[in-house]
Amino acid sequence: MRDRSYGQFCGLAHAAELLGQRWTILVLRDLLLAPRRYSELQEGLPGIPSNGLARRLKELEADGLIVRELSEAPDRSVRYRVSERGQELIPALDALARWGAADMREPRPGEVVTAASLASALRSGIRSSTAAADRTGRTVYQVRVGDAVAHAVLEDGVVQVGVGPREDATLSLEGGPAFRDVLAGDLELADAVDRGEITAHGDHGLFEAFTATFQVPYRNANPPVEAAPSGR
Amino acid sequence: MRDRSYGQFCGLAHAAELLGQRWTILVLRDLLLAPRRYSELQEGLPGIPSNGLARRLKELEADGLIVRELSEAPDRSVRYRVSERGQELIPALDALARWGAADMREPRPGEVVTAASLASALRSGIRSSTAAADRTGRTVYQVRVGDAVAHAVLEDGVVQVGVGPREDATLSLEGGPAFRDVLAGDLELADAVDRGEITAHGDHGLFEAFTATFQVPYRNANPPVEAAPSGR
DNA sequence: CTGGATCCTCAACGATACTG
DNA sequence: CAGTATCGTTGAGGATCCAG
Repeated sequence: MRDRSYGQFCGLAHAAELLGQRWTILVLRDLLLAPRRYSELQEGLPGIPSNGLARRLKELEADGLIVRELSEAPDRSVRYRVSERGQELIPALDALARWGAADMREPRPGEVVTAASLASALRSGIRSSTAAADRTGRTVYQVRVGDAVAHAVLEDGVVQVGVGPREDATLSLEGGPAFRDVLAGDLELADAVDRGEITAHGDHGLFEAFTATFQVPYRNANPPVEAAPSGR
Repeated sequence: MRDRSYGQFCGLAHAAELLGQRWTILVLRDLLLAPRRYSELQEGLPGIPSNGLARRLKELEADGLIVRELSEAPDRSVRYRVSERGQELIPALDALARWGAADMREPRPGEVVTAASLASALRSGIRSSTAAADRTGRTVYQVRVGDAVAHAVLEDGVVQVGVGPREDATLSLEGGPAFRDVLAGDLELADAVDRGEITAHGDHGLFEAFTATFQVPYRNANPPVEAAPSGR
């Protein structure tokens, strides 16, 4: 667009100016889960044009949402990581992810699951209150869908979500789209395992704890705030 | 784009597909505050091309986020309103609005404030807990910035935000960009009134209650959720 | 091999004019 | 009032090429 500004002094308009370009939100999603190199981003965002990624990264850096850093002498590789300002996006992106997940059922033809999409789904579904009430020990979940692996570590009521595997997983789950139904609360994890749609290794006694900690309800996931849709 | 899909089975990607087009979020912002006619939307979104608005409305209707309804026989006018699914966006858009507001200071040249941007700012700043603890009476705030007027009604701890004036305002405020500083907590409402930057009519005893109910903190407005930015 | 830059094409956006 | 029609501009998509 000639001028990406909306000409309004409005927080939402400003957010839309910064995040509204194609691929921007997914680049940030991946970077919010781990610092990434250019080629790692390309790998995690199948279909992104090479120059498109370069453009987005430059814009995001200019807007102060990410930082481009050169590694120390040994490899001299380039890494992108989110700035503090970028970190503050997490609650908003999680709210968007919950909303977007509400009308997903089956993957459409050709749709893939990436490590970042999986981890993002987990993080957006965290129920802090439930996690805080959880037992005081340490629990490590690992979730795998195809090649995509993500994990979550619960310790002292705090949940840390990340991409990639964890060798020390307390409960390791592997499955397909049935995960969506489990996260949505439409399917009991134990039932999914019984039906063979999800394979579990480790402490099967954590099935209920997993479901209690991660939930992306199918509808009305978000705390309601009242507006006046019929006002004037 | 050739195909607006991102090819990922991911709630955030799906949300980005639905909301990522230009003007889409602002159209929804306005419709989430009140049903609107085509010409009212044009008026509230200065600069939107006529055909662009028409395109967005058709897409939003096809995606099930808004409903196009013809009024009864008398006038035969067309009104757009958000669907239930669209309503569920409120928490996510409010979170985005808070994030976006965090690095706004002065309006950039040419930027305007509309009734919807004002009301949206108020709604995104609602502190439900504070509002719930408020007195049991009924309070009506009216806020005006230039031609833009919005209001909020507190009753039984529930806040309803809307566009347009309220004749029954308990406290009526009028001012300029100083409102941003008050909402951000950088400026006491009483001080702003003392300096003449904001004019108040009605019950001046509500100054503290207003600030306690509406806050869009400058930084770290959102409840922190932990991610693993350095994980792997 | 990583980290891009360049080029070309086409669909989305934008401005304006016009119509049922 | 509620849009269409037309047309020019620009950014996105995709392939290829280049430098360290």
